[in-house]
Amino acid sequence: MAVTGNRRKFKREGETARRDALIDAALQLMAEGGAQAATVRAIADRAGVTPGLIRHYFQSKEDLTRAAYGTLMDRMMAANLLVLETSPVDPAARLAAFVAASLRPPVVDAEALGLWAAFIHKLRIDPQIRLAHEAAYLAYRDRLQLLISALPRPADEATLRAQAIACNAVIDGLWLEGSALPEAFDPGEIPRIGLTSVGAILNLDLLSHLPEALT
Amino acid sequence: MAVTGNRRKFKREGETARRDALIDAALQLMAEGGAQAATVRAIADRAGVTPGLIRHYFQSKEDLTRAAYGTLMDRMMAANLLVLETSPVDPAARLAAFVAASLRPPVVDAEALGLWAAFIHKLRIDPQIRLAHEAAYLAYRDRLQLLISALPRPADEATLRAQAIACNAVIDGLWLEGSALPEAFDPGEIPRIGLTSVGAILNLDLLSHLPEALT
DNA sequence: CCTGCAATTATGCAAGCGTATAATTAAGCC
DNA sequence: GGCTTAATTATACGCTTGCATAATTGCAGG
Repeated sequence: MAVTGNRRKFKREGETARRDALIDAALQLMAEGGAQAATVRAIADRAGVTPGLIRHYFQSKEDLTRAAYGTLMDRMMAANLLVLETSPVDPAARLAAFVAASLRPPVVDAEALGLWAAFIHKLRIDPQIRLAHEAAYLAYRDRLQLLISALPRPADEATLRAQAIACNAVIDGLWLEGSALPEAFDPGEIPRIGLTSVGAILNLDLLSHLPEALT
Repeated sequence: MAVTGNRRKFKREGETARRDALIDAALQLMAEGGAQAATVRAIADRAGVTPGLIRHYFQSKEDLTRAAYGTLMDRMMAANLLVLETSPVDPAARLAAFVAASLRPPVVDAEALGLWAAFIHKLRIDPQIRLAHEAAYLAYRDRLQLLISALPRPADEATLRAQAIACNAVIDGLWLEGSALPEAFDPGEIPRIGLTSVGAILNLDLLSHLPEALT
């Protein structure tokens, strides 16, 4: 009889559960410490399994990374849709709610920024990741453009495109700065400036359409 | 007599020359492949020396990284100053030139974005790097605010601050998107939208103040 | 209950990492 | 022109990395 008991106990989970857990762990680690922090051992540890299991569910670490990026994009898109579902019908108020939601936690968040940065240079290298990123960016911008075009006023296609790009840029820039240097801004300042700026670009008042007060 | 000749020939350079070469190499590699690509061996290789020399000029790799970040910030600030030196005296034209310069290569550039992303998560960890980043960001924004306050019109301090943050955000956002997805925009579109948006936020026409045409 | 199989763990390996230290050599000085 | 010394190279060590493979074990179907 061989000496036993040293081997660690485990429970068998479904494939999807394990894949999700591993992807979650990878995203968390990348958010906290960049791509270099997401080693196979660290990922397995956080997911509560041993490193070997990663290769059982993913062909390689790169494969897991790609899957993680896809999941991340899906979640962000779903979050955006959710905001629109629970927002008012008045076009200006809808737009205001959408912008404000993009400029508050959990969207504006140091770890979210870290996660985004961790993937940046993979965009240039991995065509698969690049395509996913491009699609997600354009989807967000198109949604913004749709909200803008719903405003009660005339607008040609070219102007609409330029305005959507501009509004998207303000939001992205504020997201970036608010996430990187939270203490450099007063509370509520980021969404307030965001609404003011988008309003200025579109030539309308958005602040008054927001249900909540922004001190 | 020992067997000789295998040892590689070298020239003695001054300390500053070698330090600069090593910092340059580190920045290049980080820009291309992220922080993980900037290994001591890769850095030494690109700088044309052997890895041991790094530890002769820097206490550790982290020390080199910090020095590299400092150099990067210095260069960016110098570049901004240079733009202002060679720009017109009319306040609106000066602002337009400043904005346009920030939205064109070599500022808008995939590698510049990669470099920036590579440092992002170090901001959260290394207080020294964080301070340098904060200082550089505020310096840029203050310069922008100074340009805005020079415009011929009344403005209180609070409005000025909000407008500077907003304009900075548009610029950052466009820089980000233009660098990450260059082919998603028409040539000249990024600076043009930047000038239009900053103009909208400040309620003035900047496009007409630009010497060059933006198709 | 037990048997078979897939899920999971354990172990090991080659390569690459940052760092320490010793051996060499270019170049200024008298 | 040899001497000195700092700049540079060479080598080695311990650790971590991703990956491969073998050994176990939880669990469902008869």
